[in-house]
Amino acid sequence: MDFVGTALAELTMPQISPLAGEPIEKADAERLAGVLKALADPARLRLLSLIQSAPDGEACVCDLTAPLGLSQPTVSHHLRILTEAGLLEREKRGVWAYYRLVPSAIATIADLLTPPRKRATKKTR
Amino acid sequence: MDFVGTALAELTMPQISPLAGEPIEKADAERLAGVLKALADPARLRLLSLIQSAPDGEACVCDLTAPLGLSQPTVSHHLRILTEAGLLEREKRGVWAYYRLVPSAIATIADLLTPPRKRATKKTR
DNA sequence: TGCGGATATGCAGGCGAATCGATGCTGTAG
DNA sequence: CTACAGCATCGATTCGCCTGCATATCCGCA
Repeated sequence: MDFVGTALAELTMPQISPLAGEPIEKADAERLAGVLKALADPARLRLLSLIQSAPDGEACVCDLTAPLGLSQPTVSHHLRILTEAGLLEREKRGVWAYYRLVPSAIATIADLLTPPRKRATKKTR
Repeated sequence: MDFVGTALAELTMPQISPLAGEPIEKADAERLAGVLKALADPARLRLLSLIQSAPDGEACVCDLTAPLGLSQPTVSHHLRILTEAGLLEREKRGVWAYYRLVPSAIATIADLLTPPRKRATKKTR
């Protein structure tokens, strides 16, 4: 993986050109595909959903293994991928590791997919 | 794959619950992941982009192999996956097969990802 | 009817990913 | 200091997917 720790930056500060407009660059396609690939998994979608709907918008690994029916290492693995993609952020408090959604990360992805509106939050290069 | 020909219906008439709100169902997660998986590939993202930005919003296979640098069978394969996911529609005119974007398929996916607004297009069960 | 071009399909090699058990690491409690 | 609980990492296995080559199929044309 060369996404480790960088996918977030490329996401929240997207040099990635949206699907709209002119033909997408090969490099941009690979970056966007990389983030989408993190989303394109049932277990990870459910993880995001579970965390987002948790009491304080956060959850630790021990709360997530049971609902998913997956082993703890596997859940930890998925959380790692989501974090590296810039979708989750991790905070360790004591023995527990709490994960929460990165505020508008998913919304940013959605914006990259939809052509219609103009994204005013960036200078379009 | 049991998505063949059905993913479109489940997409444009989404019984799929969005990522927002309460924890997503396992079946819904798998359906959404299935569609996202079709998107999560550099070659397919570029295909969508190329077709979308083509003169009449449509393109045939022969126009797409060169820009991608992939073989004709491979391009045909990707177009098949996108079509089965409900993102593209195929129309055969003579010897050529023209592909075009399904009107609001991608926008529907984007809506499923973003929590904010309420989608009025469905009765929320 | 026979030929040639445009696509689709079958088959197979190779790489990446999902999963789990075992293990290591790090705080917390006693 | 020791024991234990919560997580991350490692190694191995299985599975799915991307790609190309070869081939089949379909259609228009002579």
